[in-house]
Amino acid sequence: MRGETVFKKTYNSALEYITSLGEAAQMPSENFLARRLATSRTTVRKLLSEFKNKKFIKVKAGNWTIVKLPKPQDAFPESETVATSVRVENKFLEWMMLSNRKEGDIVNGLDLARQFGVSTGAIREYLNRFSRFGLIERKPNSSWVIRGFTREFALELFEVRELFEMRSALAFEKLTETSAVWPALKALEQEHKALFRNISTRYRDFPSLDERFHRLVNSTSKNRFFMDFYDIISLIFHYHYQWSKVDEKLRNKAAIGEHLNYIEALFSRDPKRIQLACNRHLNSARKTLLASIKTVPSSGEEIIR
Amino acid sequence: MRGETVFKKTYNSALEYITSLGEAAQMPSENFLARRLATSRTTVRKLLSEFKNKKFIKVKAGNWTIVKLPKPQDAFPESETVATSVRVENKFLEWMMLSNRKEGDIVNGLDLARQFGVSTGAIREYLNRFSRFGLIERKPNSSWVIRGFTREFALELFEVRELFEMRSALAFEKLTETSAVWPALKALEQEHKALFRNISTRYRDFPSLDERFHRLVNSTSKNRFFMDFYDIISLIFHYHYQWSKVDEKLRNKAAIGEHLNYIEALFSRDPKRIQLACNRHLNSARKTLLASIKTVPSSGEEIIR
DNA sequence: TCGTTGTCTCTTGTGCATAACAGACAAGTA
DNA sequence: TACTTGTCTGTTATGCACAAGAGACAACGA
Repeated sequence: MRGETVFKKTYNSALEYITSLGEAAQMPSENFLARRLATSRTTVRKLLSEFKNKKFIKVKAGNWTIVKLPKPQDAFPESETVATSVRVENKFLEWMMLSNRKEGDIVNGLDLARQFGVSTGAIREYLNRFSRFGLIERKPNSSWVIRGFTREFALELFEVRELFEMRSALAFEKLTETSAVWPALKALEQEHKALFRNISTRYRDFPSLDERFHRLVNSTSKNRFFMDFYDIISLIFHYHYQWSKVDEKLRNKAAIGEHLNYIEALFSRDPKRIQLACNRHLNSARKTLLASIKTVPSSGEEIIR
Repeated sequence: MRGETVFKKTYNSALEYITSLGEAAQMPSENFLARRLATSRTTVRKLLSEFKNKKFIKVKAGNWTIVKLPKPQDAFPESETVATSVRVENKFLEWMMLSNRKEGDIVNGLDLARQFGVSTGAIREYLNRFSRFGLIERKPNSSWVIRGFTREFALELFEVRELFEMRSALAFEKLTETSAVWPALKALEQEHKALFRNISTRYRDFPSLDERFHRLVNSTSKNRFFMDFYDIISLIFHYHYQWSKVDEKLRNKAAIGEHLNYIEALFSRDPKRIQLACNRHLNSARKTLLASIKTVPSSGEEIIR
């Protein structure tokens, strides 16, 4: 059966919500809650009946009313609210990226299932989805083979990234003045500047800003393949950032500078400038990634977190 | 349990094989057969024991010997030898492309399973794999939604195709004289010329030649993402060719001409010429595809095969 | 008329059982 | 030594059962 993760997550959100309403407040309708909590009414009803059991709500003057506010320990523990698929993703990537898998190694689904504490089905489903990232491949009638996060992979990844991003960046030239992209870009520019000022303490906030910036650039192309491809980049970078802590502050500072230069170029709408700024930034991003591949900790070594 | 498709397919191949050996011939070893039939020894042994049952082979002078040749009806019917996954793929694409699915339609997995005569698991697995083609999308906690084979999809597809193929084509300039690509290209050129001479009867052979040519061009980049992407193109074209029969002969003839021009440009290694020829061909390919989208038969109409 | 809740149906997610398949090992044979 | 086959173990594919979740419909009340 399903792990009830949807229910538990929703339940926790609902606890927060009724706390925010405060004691003696009247409960909103099921439909309202369903919309508010972004779930089905079925789940809402289940959670309401639980609230009745726990005596958080009672009928007063014909209406369901909050009579007791929940305590923090009434919530389900965080770990029970993450979907199996997410758990598998995290564990698999960790296994893949940090245990020094080599090209040609075979993925043993059964073994992974045991290791991760999930069913083989979950593993199979995940591997299928994950195969689109090009890090693993299926042997026709049998198992999965690792293609490895190698230097070649990184180079191929960046070749495509450059093609797509350059195309998108150059498209800024043709955007109308009224496009919603400009204010969004302006806002990101401000964020970059703010981050730059406090770089010494906040440098870890850069990855997420980085992703939002590049996604914005790519989104102007309105091409689903560009966006899909950025999922791969995100994934790689997300895990890359977790192990590559050398010079982190310095690298991020430099990258912010490049971004600001890049943003300025985009505002200028001058193709030459855009091309230059985009190129410069992507080149240094590639260099960073390649450098990290050499220093991926092998399975035996300690991993610095 | 599995559908025994591997066994049945191998069995049929083995029937052919022993027929080719002829009566009274001695059977080769299990290992040899396993290699020959590209399967495991387990499967070979299973099939040998079946041969014994059917009295195709008997021990003569201490060796297994062919004593009776199988008849055509001894083979399993073709339909039982195609893997479930292939059946699903074909049926699903037919359903998707020819029944006029609209953007936003919801895919009902259970219904498809019943329609196709397979388990829901097979459907789920296929949808997962198929999602990488960008024609369907998963709603977070629930079903699959169709994004549709629309004009936009075709345009986005071609934008990427052009980026990739142009990059690959221009890489020909830098290939060494000794690269294995040149003879392969030469051979394809000959095939094109031969097809051109007999275009009136053989025009249906073009699609497969087309695919081999473009895959060769893309392969020079040695970029897995380029190759993966060509899978999408192949799929679309494969099904596209099945319904778009208008002017087929004429279109293919024109395309061969463009290919020959393109090949010549590649041999010349002149970037300008390559760019021109590549562009010209891709433009007309796009035009063809776009034209066909307008004329996709809607679900009610008869489909011409 | 609009929004509410009770009830019901249908679909999807997950784990499990089991058959199909792959391949290792060892003993036997030429 | 090089090859065979018998035997065995381990992994993957597939169908199935069943609970979780989504959402339709209708009766009801303001």
